[in-house]
Amino acid sequence: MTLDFDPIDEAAANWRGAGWAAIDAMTAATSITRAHQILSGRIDTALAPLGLNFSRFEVLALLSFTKEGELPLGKVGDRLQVHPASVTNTVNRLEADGLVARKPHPTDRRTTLAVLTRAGRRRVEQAAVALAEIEFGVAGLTGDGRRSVDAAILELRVAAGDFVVPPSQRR
Amino acid sequence: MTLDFDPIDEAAANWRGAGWAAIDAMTAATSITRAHQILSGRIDTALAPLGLNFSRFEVLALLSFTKEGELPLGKVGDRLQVHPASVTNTVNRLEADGLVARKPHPTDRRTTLAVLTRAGRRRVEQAAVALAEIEFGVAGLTGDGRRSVDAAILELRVAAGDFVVPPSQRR
DNA sequence: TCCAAATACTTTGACGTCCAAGTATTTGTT
DNA sequence: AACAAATACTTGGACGTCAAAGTATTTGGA
Repeated sequence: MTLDFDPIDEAAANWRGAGWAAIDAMTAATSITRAHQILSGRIDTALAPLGLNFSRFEVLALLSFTKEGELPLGKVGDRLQVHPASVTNTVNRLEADGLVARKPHPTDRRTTLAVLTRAGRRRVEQAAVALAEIEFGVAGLTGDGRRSVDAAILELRVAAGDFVVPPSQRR
Repeated sequence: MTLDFDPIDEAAANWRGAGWAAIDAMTAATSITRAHQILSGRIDTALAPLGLNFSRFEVLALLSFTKEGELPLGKVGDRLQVHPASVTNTVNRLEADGLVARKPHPTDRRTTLAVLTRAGRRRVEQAAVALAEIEFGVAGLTGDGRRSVDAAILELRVAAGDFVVPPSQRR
């Protein structure tokens, strides 16, 4: 099922033939989509033996970086840029596996904290090793390729309003 | 909810602090993941009024490029690199909307052809215009950025075995 | 002080993806 | 010719994502 031509090149040629516009944008979008597909497949495969997927791992990692190993669910969503419902779902599973616990916020009763458990901390360390081993699925991208992807996508993220670059830090 | 710092930079700093490895790979993977999230959101929003999403659009576009406007479902999956079950699902929906029809293969009774209907052809043209208008969600990426993303991801796709570059065409 | 609006999370529902298993048909080998 | 293996698609199940609606609590202004 491996093709003997580049399907994206092929698509571009077809689009050109059909007289459709924005071909360079199309190829960029398709490339990114396919890259994501490749990465998430590799990453999920690497994490499966640990009972994790990338979302779950990201939550554990985020918690592990905090002083107390805990964070309100809302903050988790903001940082990871995922929908609140997804956070609820992810935390439910982590909780079911005993990697995280829910705890009421000490002063705001609307808020729930996700707390990393002992097992969660152990698991996230293992996962970090497993992911480093497969280079987060980007094996095949050279150092230059990684840097140029980062730089290009930074433009995209800023344009999408992911974050505001403080005037003092513009580069 | 817009952050005033780059969450990916922040993550990299945290990883460094934790002594975790493969940080450049992590940032590349995270960038690509986030880029995909931005694109697919924008693209699906643009296509929603037409009753399409990106997968459905891709199937229609692929069919529209063939001479007869038809292709076996298996070929569709190969070209778009998606699971056979996803093709079945996508074609089901397109069929329910009258944009595609299923037709038996003339000689191989295992095979089913997806055929573009008149309405499907019209719809895919509209969708192509709608997508060109939003530049496939990559507005924010400069021409250079698009080219460098394409080039970098090409390495990744080749390394992943998406296709084999025939010896005659290596560059 | 009171109450509408904002905030935080959960629930439900519509889709999308993949895997694994099941059915039908064709191929390739004895 | 016979039949195991391969191929093509569909089905069912596990998960993931998001949007919209619902519940609880806090905030901020009149």
